[in-house]
Amino acid sequence: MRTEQAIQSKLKPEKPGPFGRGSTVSLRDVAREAKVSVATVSMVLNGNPRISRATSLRIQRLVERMGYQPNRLAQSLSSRYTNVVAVILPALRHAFADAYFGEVISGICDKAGKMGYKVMLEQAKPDFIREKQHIRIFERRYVDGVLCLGTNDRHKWVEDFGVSGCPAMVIDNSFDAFSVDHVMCDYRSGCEQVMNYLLQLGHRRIGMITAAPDIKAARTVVDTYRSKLREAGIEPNPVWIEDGKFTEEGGAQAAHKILEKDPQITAIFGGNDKMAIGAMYQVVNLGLKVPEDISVVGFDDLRHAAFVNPTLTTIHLPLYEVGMAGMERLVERIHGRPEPVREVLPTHLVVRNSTALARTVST
Amino acid sequence: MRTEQAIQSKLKPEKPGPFGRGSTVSLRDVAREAKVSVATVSMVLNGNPRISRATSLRIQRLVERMGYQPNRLAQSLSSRYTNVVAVILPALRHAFADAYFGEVISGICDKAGKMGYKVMLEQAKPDFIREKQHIRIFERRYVDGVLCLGTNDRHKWVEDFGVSGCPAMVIDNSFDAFSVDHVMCDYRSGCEQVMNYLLQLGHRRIGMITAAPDIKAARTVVDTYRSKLREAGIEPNPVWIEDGKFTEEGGAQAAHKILEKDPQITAIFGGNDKMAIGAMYQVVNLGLKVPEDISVVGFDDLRHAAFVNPTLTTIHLPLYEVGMAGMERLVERIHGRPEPVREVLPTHLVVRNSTALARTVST
DNA sequence: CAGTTTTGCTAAACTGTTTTAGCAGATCGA
DNA sequence: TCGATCTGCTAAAACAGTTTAGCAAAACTG
Repeated sequence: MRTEQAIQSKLKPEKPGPFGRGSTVSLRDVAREAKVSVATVSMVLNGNPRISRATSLRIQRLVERMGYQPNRLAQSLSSRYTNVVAVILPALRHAFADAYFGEVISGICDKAGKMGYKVMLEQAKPDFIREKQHIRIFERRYVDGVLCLGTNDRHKWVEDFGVSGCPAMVIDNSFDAFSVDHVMCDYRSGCEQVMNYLLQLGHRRIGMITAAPDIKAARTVVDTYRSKLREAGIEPNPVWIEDGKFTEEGGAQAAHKILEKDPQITAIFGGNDKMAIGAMYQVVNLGLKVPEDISVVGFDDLRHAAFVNPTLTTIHLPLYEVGMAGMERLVERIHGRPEPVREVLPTHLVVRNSTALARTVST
Repeated sequence: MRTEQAIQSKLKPEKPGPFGRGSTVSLRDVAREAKVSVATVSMVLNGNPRISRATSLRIQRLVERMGYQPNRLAQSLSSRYTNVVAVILPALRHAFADAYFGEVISGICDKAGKMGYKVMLEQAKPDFIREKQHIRIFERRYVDGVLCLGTNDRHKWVEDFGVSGCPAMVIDNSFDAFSVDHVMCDYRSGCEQVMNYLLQLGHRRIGMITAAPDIKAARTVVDTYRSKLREAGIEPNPVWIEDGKFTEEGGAQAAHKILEKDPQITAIFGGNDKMAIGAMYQVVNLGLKVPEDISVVGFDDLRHAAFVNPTLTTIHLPLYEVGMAGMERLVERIHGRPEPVREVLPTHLVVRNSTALARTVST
C-alpha cells in the first residue's frame, strides 16, 4: 500500500523540528541515496579498507550533505559498548556541592570527553544498593564501567563489581578486605610532609582531627601521624586525636575538645581542609590566635583554602589528575587490560599563613 | 547445524562473570522457557491488560527467577525515549567544584532518580558548541532533554534547542533576546530584602559588587539595588559599583576599589557569597572591622557562608529546589507539555554576624 | 444456532546499527 | 588455460526490545 511519495530524496531533513518524530537521517537513507547497501555505508564510516577509495569518498560526501549522525543506541546495541561510564558518589546530602568531589569529577569529565566517553552521575543511596542498581546499570547496558568516589570500608558493594566482572575503579581510596582497582593520592607522603614541617617549626604537642576510621586513606594519615611523632621521640597522646566528621562543624568541635584536654597543644593538623577551617574558626572563638598561638594545617588544598583568614597551610592533593588517571585506567580495563590497577599520585605541602614557629610552652 | 545443547534451560545465568560475553538473559530466553512468544512477555512486563492474569503471573515469576533485566538500549531504540537528560555546565575550570552548581545538580539528580531518569554531565566548551554537540546529543539519541546551568547572554547556543525542537530548560537565569523555558530564583525579591534590611540598619552609602553584566539575573540585582536606593531618596553613586567576576579574588579587589573611591561606604553587598567573602577578607586586610566598620552581605547562602569569620549575612537561594523543579518541568516538556515554563522560586534573607547598624559617618 | 464480539495470544514488522558469509569478476601463478 | 587469490561489494543475521495486525477459540447476542 505504500505510495511513491516515499521515493522523494531525503537530502534535507524535512523540517528543523519538532524533533524525534522521524525527522533524522538513517544509514538506510544514505544507502538508498548512494545506491549501495547499508553494509557499505557502515564500512565507509568505520574506515574498513575493503571499500574502494572512490566509493568511500562519494559516500563520505553524501553523509556530510545529508547530515547523517549515527544513532548511538543502535551502535551500542550492536557493538555491546555504550561508551558511557558512571561516577558513583556517596549518599551524602551535599555530595555534589563538595569541592573535593567536584575537582575529581572535573578531571574525569575532561578525560572522558577526550576519549569519546560520556559520564553519568549516580548516588549510592541505600535503595540504590539494595536494589542492586549498581550492578543493574551494567546488566541493563547503561554503562561500560564505574568510578567509585568517597568510598569507605562499609561500602561492601564495591566488591560486587569484581565478583560480577564489571569494570570498576575506586578513586582516592583502597580496601584491605578485598582487591580492587584504584587510583589515589599519596596520603602517607602527604602526612609525612606535614609532620616534618610542624616538627621543624618546633611543634611537639600536635593535635590531629581525623574522620571516618573506616576509610583506609584516613587511617593511613593517622598511622603516619603517630609514627612520625614516635620517630621524633614523642609518644602520641590519645587525647590529641579527635573525630571531626569531615565537616567544618565537626572540625570546630574536635578542636574544642583537643584544646580542652590539653591546652598546651601548639598545632592542629586537620585531616581535610574543611575540618581545619572549622578548627581555625574554633581556635579564634576561644580567644586564641592563628598562627601565633596555634598553627593549623589542612589536607586537600581546596581552592577555598587560600581565601580563609588566615590563609591555610595544607597538603595539595592532585584530585583533578586522579580523576583523569582513573578514567584512563578504567577505559583500559573495559578494553580488556588484565593487570590490576594500583596507582598512587604524589602530593605536596603548600605553606601559607596558618602556620608559624611553635610558641614557647610552659612545661 | 545447531546442536541440541542450546535447549538446556537458562534458569541461572551460567556464570557470575566475566560480564558482557553473552551471559545475560534476554526476552527471547524468557519466552522460550515459558513457551510463549516474545510479544507476550513484553506485554506482561508492560502491564498490557490483554494478557490473562494466569499467564501474566506465571511469566512474572519466571522473569523473577531467571533474573531478567530489560536491555535499555533495545528499549530506547524501539521506544525513541532514552530516559536520560544532560546537565550542561559552563566551560569554567572549576565548574564541578563549585558549591552553587553542586547544589542545583544535587536537586536535579534526586528528582531524576525518582522519575526514572539518568543524568549525564556535559561541559559547554568552545569545541563542544562549535561541533554542535549540544544538538548532536539529541540527534544521536544520547538524551531526551537538557538542563542548562550557568548561562549568560553570550551563550547563543541556548537558542538552538528551541529552534531544533529539543527539550531544554534554563536553570536560574532567563534571556531577553529569545524565549526559553526556565526555572529560577527570585533575584528581584532577594535584592529587595537585602536593601530593605541594610537601609533599616541605617546604611546609606552601600557598595555593590556585581559580576557578569551579561547575565540577566545579575542585571536584575543591580537594577533592583539602584531602584531601592532611589526609593530611599539616595542617588546611587557609580563608584559604588564594581565588578567582582564571581570569585573571591575579584570580590576582594572590587571591595578595595570601592573603599578607595568612597571611604565613607558603610556596607558592601556582594552579588554572590564568594565575592562577599572576598570582600570581607579585603576589608579586614585594610584594617577595618566587619561588621563594626563595614557590613557585608552575600547572595546564595552556600553552606560555607555559615563558617567564615564573621558568619555571613546572605540571601538564601533555593538552588536544590530549583534543580528539582527544573528536572520535573523538563520531563513534562519531553512528554509534550505545550505551555512555556517560566517558574520563579522564593528567596529569603538569612541574618548572621557580618551585618550591624551603620557606623556614624562624618558628613 | 448463526453471527458478532471479546479474549488471549502469535507472527511479523520495526527501531538502526555492525558483522559475517559469500558472490561475482578481475588478477595472478604455474 | 585452469584453478587460486584478491577485490569490492551485498544479503542476511544479530543485537533486544515494542508494536500492530490478525488468528483462532470462547463468549456473547438476537
